[in-house]
Amino acid sequence: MNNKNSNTADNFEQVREYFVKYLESHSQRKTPERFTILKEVYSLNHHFDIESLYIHMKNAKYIVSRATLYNTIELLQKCGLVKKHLFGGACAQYEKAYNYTQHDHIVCIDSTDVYEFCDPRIELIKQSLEETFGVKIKSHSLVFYALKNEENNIEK
Amino acid sequence: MNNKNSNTADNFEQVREYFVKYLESHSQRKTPERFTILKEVYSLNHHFDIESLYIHMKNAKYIVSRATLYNTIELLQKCGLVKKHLFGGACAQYEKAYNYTQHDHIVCIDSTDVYEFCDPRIELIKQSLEETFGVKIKSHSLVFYALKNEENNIEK
DNA sequence: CTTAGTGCAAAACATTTGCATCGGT
DNA sequence: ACCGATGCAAATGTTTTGCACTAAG
Repeated sequence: MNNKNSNTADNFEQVREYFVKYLESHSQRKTPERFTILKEVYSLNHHFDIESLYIHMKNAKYIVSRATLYNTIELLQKCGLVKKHLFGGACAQYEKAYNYTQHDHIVCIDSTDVYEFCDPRIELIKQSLEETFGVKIKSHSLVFYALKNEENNIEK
Repeated sequence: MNNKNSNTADNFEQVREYFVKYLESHSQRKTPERFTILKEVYSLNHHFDIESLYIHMKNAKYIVSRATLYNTIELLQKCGLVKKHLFGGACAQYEKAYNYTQHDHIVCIDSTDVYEFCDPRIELIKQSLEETFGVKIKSHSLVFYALKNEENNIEK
């Protein structure tokens, strides 16, 4: 039950402390909204978009505006507590990222499933590219689009 | 001057023929708009978005609507003559894809440059994943985000 | 007390859709 | 002639912005 994405209460305390330190060191205010959003984000064990986070928080009776959600999610990205993904749908997907173990995604095109994997060869490719192109790679995005069921492999 | 992305007139004839065959075999109409758009797309040697294609065609005195551009670009994707990329900006980027040699991208975050590369290890990763997850991978997207100039590596 | 952060609504933006018309077949 | 494709404008859905108000420092 304790997979790599779950966050126990203990472990959330670490996240909160990390966030507090980031806010303090960047002279940003420690508003209750920011902590509430952080907590909600870390209660979600799957990818989510802003709208579903908004709904989720509304249902939990929190008063929060979409504007603040967008602002705070960006802040959380900057401090490394949230990672954003563009899987090709209408809106961006997010996931919590504390103690983030580098992983990439397989997005099923015949279901809503998203698998995660980690392959060390990515790092090797990155190193090759840095040498070849003389650049400094800061991040990457790798998504494989796959069919779970071969019988869905129909040409339209 | 003849890089893998350039398309000479000769080679465009092949593209046009390929498109004609696709349209005929799929009972789609051979409208002049479709051929004009195909030609314009193939005259562009870089990634482009719909709006810039629209402006480009307006400047060239073509009468075309955005709706038709979106429709036709989707058609061109379906027949494999155009590939769509999500690099993280506001809108999707496209590129011509006839005789497409599989390649991925390095997007510079401190300039507008985009490099292309091809690494055989991607294919190996794909095969591993298909075995591990029991899925059939249909496509992928790999983008590295990089700095060209290390001095731009400032934390804000 | 200062001003960053908030909520709300309006705006901005890319993309999609509805519909009358046009023109391939 | 039929009906798929087009152009235009309106609609949509996501994200951003302007602004008055609130509250953190």
